[in-house]
Amino acid sequence: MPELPEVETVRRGLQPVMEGARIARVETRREALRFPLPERFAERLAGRRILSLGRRAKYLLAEIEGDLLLAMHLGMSGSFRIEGVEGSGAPVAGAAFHMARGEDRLHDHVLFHLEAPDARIVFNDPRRFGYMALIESGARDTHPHFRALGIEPTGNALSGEALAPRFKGKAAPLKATLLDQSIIAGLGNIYVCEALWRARLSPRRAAGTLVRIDGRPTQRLDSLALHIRETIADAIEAGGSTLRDYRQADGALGYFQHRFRVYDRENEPCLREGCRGIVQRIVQSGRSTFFCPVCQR
DNA sequence: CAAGCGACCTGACGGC
DNA sequence: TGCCGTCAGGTCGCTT
Repeated sequence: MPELPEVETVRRGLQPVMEGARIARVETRREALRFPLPERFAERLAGRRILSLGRRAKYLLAEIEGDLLLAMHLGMSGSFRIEGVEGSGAPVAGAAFHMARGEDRLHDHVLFHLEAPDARIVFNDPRRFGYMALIESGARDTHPHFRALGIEPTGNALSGEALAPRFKGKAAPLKATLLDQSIIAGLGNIYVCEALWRARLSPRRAAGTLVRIDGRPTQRLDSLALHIRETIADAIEAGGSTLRDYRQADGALGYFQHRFRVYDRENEPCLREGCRGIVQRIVQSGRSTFFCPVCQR
């Protein structure tokens, strides 16, 4: 689930505790999540310091002392919680993403026992679509999970200019194209719907129609790139406010519903000023797409 | 090669 | 109340 903004929100929650801490030991309660845990996973991490906690697309990347990179993916239902840092063992809101329901110890799969600060970082994932990998620092860009990742939507690298060669001649619909992590890395089902709504583009439109014959981006492609960046930036900002909500309100919200303009709004009126359309739900490549057939063309 | 689809896994929810 | 079908934020790998 977690798309890029949620992963970034989790990163910001974990960073103050993890960065600079030493991993005293690692407790694994299963041998595999989506994939088997790396060989000698716990042993390779034990005793080492966490130098930084970063992110690439939907991956959390912990830089580990000794030229190791710990890559963590949340899949559909993964979350982290921090235990012990405030003394009582209570979860700390900042790191929780999906665990509004609290004490689901059943699906705690990996526990990082830290010292300085004395805390535990617990990875919980009911569906086990998440995974972890250990990568030699130098090998990041050749690793199968990272080699093919596309443009980050958080910075100014994402532009019509950059997208044009990837969109040119493409018959696939925009929905599928934006979900393709090798083109733009980090978008998921929700924010693709949201970005296309903002850009007033139909999810069914072929991606290639946004590129001119000479290979230059059309104005609509430039606009799409900007709307994607804004959508992601706004969602990251909303992540912050959701965390505050969570802290106060037992995590009842758990996601950013209050921000959605089209996602999950089937049969409700389009929220665009002056548009009288009704949001439709269709299925594209097996997943729900929400859009307004009146203003998205 | 691109595109589509089933598979992986659990839990929540709605209908009967 | 309980059973059954459907759906969910992702992505891998097989088939067309």
